[in-house]
Amino acid sequence: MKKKSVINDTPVCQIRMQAISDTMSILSGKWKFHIIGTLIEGNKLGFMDLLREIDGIGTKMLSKELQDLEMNQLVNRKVMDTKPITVEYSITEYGATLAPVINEIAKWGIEYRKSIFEADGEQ
Amino acid sequence: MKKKSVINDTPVCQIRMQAISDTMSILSGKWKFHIIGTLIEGNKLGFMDLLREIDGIGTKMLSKELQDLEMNQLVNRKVMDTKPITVEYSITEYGATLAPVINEIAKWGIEYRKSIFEADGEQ
DNA sequence: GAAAGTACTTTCCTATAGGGAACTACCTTA
DNA sequence: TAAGGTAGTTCCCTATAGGAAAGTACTTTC
Repeated sequence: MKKKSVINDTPVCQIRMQAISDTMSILSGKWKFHIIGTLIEGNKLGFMDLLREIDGIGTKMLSKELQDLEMNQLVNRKVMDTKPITVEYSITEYGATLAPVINEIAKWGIEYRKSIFEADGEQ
Repeated sequence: MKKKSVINDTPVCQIRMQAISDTMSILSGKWKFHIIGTLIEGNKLGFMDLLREIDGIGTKMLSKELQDLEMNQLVNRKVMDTKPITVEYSITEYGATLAPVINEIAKWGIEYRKSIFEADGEQ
C-alpha cells in the first residue's frame, strides 16, 4: 500500500493550493506585475506610454501581455476616436484588487535586499 | 529627443519594481510556492514526504527546487544520522516571513474563482 | 513626398523550464 | 539474495517564454 499525503490532503489545503496556482498562472511571466503596477500608478495610458514606462519591454511582449490581462478582466482597452487613433489602457476595478498582493510582494523584496546587504555586506 | 518615462522614473518606483522582480525570481517556477507552503504547514519533512505531499512533482524538480530554496536561505536541509540516512527539510525563520505574501496570493485566487463563478455560472 | 508618430502583428530565433525514465548508492528486512 | 525504502542524479526530450527586427496600416507634420 502506497503512503498518502497527510498535510496537503485536507480540503482547505487543496483549495489554497489551487488558489495559488490560479493567481500565479494569471500573473505569470516577466512583465505582468510591471504592467499592472504601472497602470495602477498611471491611471490611463496609451500603448506607447506603457512601452516607455516599462523599461526593457518590447512591442510584442507588451501587446501579448495586455491581451492576456484584458482577457482576464484585469485591464480595460478602449480605442479612442482621435486623429491618429490612440488606445487607452487602464486598470479595471477588479485589477485594482491586486494592489495588496503587489504590495506584499514588493515589501518582502525590499526586506530581502536589506537582509542580504546586512548579512553579506554586498551591493 | 526621445520621450522619457514619467511614472516609473521616480526612485520609489524603481525600488518597488526591483523588489517585485527580486521576489518573483526567487519564487519563480511551478513548484516553489507549493514546497514553501507545505513546509510551513508540515514543519519537518523528508524528501519522500515532500514527494508524496506535493501532487505531481517528480524527484528531479523537487531536488532542484529545494536546492534553489536552500541557496536563498528559505529552506534548511539537515542530514540526519539515521540507519538509512534521512534528510530533514524545514522552513527557515526567514522563509516563514513569506507567509503573508502567500496568504495574500491565496486570498486573491479564492476571490477570483468566486467572481468567475458568479459572473459566468462556471466552475 | 518624406519623416515621424499612432498601434500593433509577424517571423525567426534561442534559452530555459519542466517532465519521464533510468540509474546510483546505501541500508534493512524477509 | 531479492525486495523495498532512503535520497537523490543524469540523460534525453519537448514545449513555452521571450527577444530582435521587420512589416502593416493609417495620419499628421514639415
